[in-house]
Amino acid sequence: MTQHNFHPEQNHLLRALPAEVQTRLFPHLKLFPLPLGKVLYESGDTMNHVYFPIDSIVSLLYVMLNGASAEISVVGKEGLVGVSLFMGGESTPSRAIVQSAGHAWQLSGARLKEEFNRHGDLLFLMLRYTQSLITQMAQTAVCNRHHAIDQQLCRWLLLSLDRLSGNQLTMTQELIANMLGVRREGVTEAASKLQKLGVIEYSRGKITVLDRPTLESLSCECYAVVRRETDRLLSYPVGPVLSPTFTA
Amino acid sequence: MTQHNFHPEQNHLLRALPAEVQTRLFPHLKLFPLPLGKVLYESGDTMNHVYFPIDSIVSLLYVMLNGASAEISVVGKEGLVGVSLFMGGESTPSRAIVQSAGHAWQLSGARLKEEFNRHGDLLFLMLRYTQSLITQMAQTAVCNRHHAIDQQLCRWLLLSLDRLSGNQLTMTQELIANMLGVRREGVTEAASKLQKLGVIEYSRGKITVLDRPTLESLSCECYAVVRRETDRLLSYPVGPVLSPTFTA
DNA sequence: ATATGTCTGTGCGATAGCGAACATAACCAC
DNA sequence: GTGGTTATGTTCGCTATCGCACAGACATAT
Repeated sequence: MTQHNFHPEQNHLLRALPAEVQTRLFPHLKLFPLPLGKVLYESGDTMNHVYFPIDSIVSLLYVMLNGASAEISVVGKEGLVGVSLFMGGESTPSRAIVQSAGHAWQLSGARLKEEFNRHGDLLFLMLRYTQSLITQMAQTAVCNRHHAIDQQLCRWLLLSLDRLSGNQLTMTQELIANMLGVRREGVTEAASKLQKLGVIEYSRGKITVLDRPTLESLSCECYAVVRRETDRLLSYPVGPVLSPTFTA
Repeated sequence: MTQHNFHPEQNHLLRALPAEVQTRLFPHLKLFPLPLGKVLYESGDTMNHVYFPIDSIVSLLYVMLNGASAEISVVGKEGLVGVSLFMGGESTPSRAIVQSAGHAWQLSGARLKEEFNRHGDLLFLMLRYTQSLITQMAQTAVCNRHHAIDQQLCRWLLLSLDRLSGNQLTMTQELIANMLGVRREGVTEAASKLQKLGVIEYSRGKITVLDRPTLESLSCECYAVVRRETDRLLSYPVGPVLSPTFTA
């Protein structure tokens, strides 16, 4: 539990960077604790830092005027929070809120941009990651339109599990409902079905996945699409994304 | 109706580029007719070109395994089709389909990337535009979850109108239903309400907006959010997006 | 051990949207 | 014109989800 257990490379993006970039960047990273419910940025806030989660999950959550909410995408150890910093907008109309407590590496926007101006691997890697985020958002839109709560819960559990290690989540049904943008009772019903099937087990904010294969089979196709696309986009460690055409 | 009426600067992104970049890029643009229903790329296709619409609208449409569909975002004269080409993924799990016939300027991926490798204004402009697309997708996800068909139809009409000129759309209710991911009958009902209110007028695939202010007031907040954010992100003509921090 | 708050389960009636089947109405080709 | 096709309108029963209200179960502090 001491900070000595943490290392930048526990975040997949940081790990994927070539040694040269790591050497420049890592000294500027600050370990940052993320307690449950902490808001990393609010809708419209000008961002000053990006965060690379390690053992935490951060939700990008959209909150409507009437208070209703829906999750746009999830970020864990595979990604970073704050893409609009380098996309150029500096802010975005959603909230980044810690959904599963843990830690992240914090990097100042200025450092990030400095490295960006070298126009190298970091830029390309970030863009690719952003595309995987885009896929997640698109899929969320479709899923919200067409799939039943039961299926969406499965998708959500799987996405969250992938972003942590282990098979346990600390998460009340109320919170899940906020993320999915549905009633708490809807989640209760769906979860209790899964428990009866022996797929999950839960009690007072702790959810354990017992049978992941079945969970996958009960999920809508959305999980698989996001998973496959994320793997595709982020598997090649780094490599200048734009170059293939030029080597021809 | 001759091609002589078209000019690259009718597309807002192309217009926003500094003269120097325009000079390099414009000679490589090819005018490309976009008939209704034309598919610019299919889910998973490797893209070879990007398209800058002028007087057409292209929908990014997600089609599920069972054939149901939902629109992820809309692209018109303010944007371009094919962001995954420069985001690094080269493909994306959605279809780009022409929703309103017209024309676009076509540019080869290789040319685009060549200009990208100069790491200048084009890159930053494209990233900003991509962020506005992200906003649109996120908002679509929320809207799909929380808003009634009536409101969504208003949002959709407004978004589409903004991407064309004039107050008329050529679009059957069946097609709109595909975009919104709802039943055709649902659109019929919503549209007939609007017609009774004198907000729109339609007949066999032609829709005319008579009272835009009322249409805006009947729409959910989603239209305004997307509109505002798009304006914000793309109003600054070009300017190196990342630089402010460095000039300090 | 008791009290208090949090989490989960359940049971209503209400409703928006679905799926299917069918009716009308406009346009087009010949 | 006539007949065929495409677009729109209407109805009806069905289901998932909602909104609300409340009950039990568990956890923790005092």
